[in-house]
Amino acid sequence: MSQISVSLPDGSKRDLESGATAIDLAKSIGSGLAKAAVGAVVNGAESDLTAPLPDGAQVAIITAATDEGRHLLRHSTAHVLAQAVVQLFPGSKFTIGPAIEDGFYYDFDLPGGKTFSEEDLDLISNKMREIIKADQPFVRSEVSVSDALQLFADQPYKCEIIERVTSGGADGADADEVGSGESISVYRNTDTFVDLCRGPHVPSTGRLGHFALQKVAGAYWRGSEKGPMLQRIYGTAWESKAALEEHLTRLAEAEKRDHRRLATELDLLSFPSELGGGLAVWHPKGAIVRKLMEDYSRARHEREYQFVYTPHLANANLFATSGHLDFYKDGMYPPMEMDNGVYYPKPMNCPMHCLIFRSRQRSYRELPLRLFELGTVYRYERAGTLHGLMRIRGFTQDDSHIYCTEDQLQAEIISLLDFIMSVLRAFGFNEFTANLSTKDPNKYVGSDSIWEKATEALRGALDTYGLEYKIKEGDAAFYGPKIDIDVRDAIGRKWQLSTIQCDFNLPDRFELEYVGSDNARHRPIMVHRALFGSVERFFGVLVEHFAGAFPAWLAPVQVKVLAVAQAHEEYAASIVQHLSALGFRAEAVIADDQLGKRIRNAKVEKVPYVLVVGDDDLANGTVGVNPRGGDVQRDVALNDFVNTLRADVAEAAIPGLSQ
RNA sequence: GCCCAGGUAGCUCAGUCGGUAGAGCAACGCACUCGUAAUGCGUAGGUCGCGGGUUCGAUUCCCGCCUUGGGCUCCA
Repeated sequence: MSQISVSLPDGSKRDLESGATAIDLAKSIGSGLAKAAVGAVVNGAESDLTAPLPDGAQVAIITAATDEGRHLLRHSTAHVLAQAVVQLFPGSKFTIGPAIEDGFYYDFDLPGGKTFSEEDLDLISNKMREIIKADQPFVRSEVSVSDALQLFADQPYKCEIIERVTSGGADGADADEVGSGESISVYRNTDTFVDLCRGPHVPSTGRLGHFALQKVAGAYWRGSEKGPMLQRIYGTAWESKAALEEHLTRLAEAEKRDHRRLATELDLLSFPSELGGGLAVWHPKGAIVRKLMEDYSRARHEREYQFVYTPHLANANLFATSGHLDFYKDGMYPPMEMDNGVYYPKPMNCPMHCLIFRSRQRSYRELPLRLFELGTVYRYERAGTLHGLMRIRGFTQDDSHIYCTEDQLQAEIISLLDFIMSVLRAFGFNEFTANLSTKDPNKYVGSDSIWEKATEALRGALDTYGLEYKIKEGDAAFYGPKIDIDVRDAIGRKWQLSTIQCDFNLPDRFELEYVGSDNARHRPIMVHRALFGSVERFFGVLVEHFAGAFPAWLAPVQVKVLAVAQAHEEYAASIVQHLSALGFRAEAVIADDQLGKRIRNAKVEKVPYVLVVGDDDLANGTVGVNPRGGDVQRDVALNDFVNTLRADVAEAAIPGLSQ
């Protein structure tokens, strides 16, 4: 029997019998590896374990507990889901079912317009477990286009995919299904179930099993509102029971941190339906946190920026000039007819800042001119898109528009990045990544050269600053390239917060000019930038990041003072008074609940410091300190506690806001 | 806007196969005066989201609307 030789990622070589597969290779290396294997990378391309290896191939085994491995498990589990649905609901048309981050989905068109209910998920899960137990093989075959069309004759969506792929119109999702080659690859599980797929897949369904179906949702075919509405089932799948459970625990943890839930529990704010969708009222506890955030923001802008204020309404002419009525009308609230014209609530602050810029002649000596405003804007978000504070219809941007010369741009961006990171760090974020969005060649204003120059300035700034970034080709708005900054929160989720956007459009539309040192008029570049983005959304992110336990400098109540018995209440009140006089937010608890209950209540409110005072404290001028997340200390001198508190609060290092 | 699931006391939820409702927590009152995460007893609290229909009778069934949540789409 002839031999083949393959090389492994570590550079070593192995000899195998001709016709050997990746699973044979894995077995020859070790039974543990064979057991963990779910796929292989052969000569750089993902491949089935059961595919014969070519002689001289570079082979890496994909194991289950890796990103690639999980992706493969999830994709295979999606096929099992499709088979289960087709079995349970005969006549179902199945469409696409990719792996996604942390899971997978599959979209179906059910006979007679049937929709899935939550109960159906159990039914489907059980059927999936049967399929997995049956250990059906995933058998790959490649067929001609005409054979494929015949094979899927009763599956119009599959036929549409095949036709698009073969006519060269495939996009990413289609390519996932069948690849983009000449022939069509399919995977067969049983005589009756075969699915279009590029693969690879696990060798058999028995390799799967640690999955959970999560929710039913509607989704448009091909993501188009004009297409039919399909029924989507979301699920997750993992390499082991433990990993699945860990994931589900993580989801539960995220749910516990949900800012809408915590906003109610901690009495921060509410969304009364009488107000209207996407609008919030801030209760005192939420408002104080917001005020502290805004105070901090203002303090940080004190030096380099000039504060401005602009109204909430503007005449339609302004938005005609800015172009918002052309490009952004769907996002704007309906107009109001008034005596001398038509007015709109502003969806953005930039047009008004441009009016300030051009209110008089500007000299190059004034640039960069940085106008700053906590500006409240109103946007008509579609009803289905509203989401707590994360997506609302009225919100406040920590908005600045910077007018500068082309030559100033890069230095400006570098210092902006530094400023942004510094502010975000003060709010407890330490992990940052950026996206650089570049020109969409089909939709842009301004010259190619200015785009190139600005994009290079942004890229250079990111490189100089040393921030990790990805380039999103073609993702910029039509008016200029941008940098978006993502942070990672305490449970590893990414949030897009800050943004820096160049604008070559508004300066033109408003005919902004400055007089240069050459005594000629020049057009400035405009940069939109926001650090929080939206104060409301940033607040929501903070609530989730801290799980409602705000750091001492932001906590609505920093100290609660509890008297052991009524006899100590006067002393408790005097401590509150003392702390308040020093500028801290302290409260005495006047309920006549038992001490343990009052402590519990304070803990549930996530107050950073609970002080308990009794006979000993009254006698000695001390307090018992029960810090959030720390151990109880008795007999602490009041001054010592004040110093601890002061140090804790000062950790945010607020310039200009020191106590 | 589209698909799905909800809307019952301040909050979290149970319930009624059609005969107008219940728990825990919270609130209030009384007693307990307590040294570090839930003392006991009691009181009050609801047009069961809104409007229509079917019915002797609707919170329950049907229709419409509003609203919330999960998705899709959207976010120049």
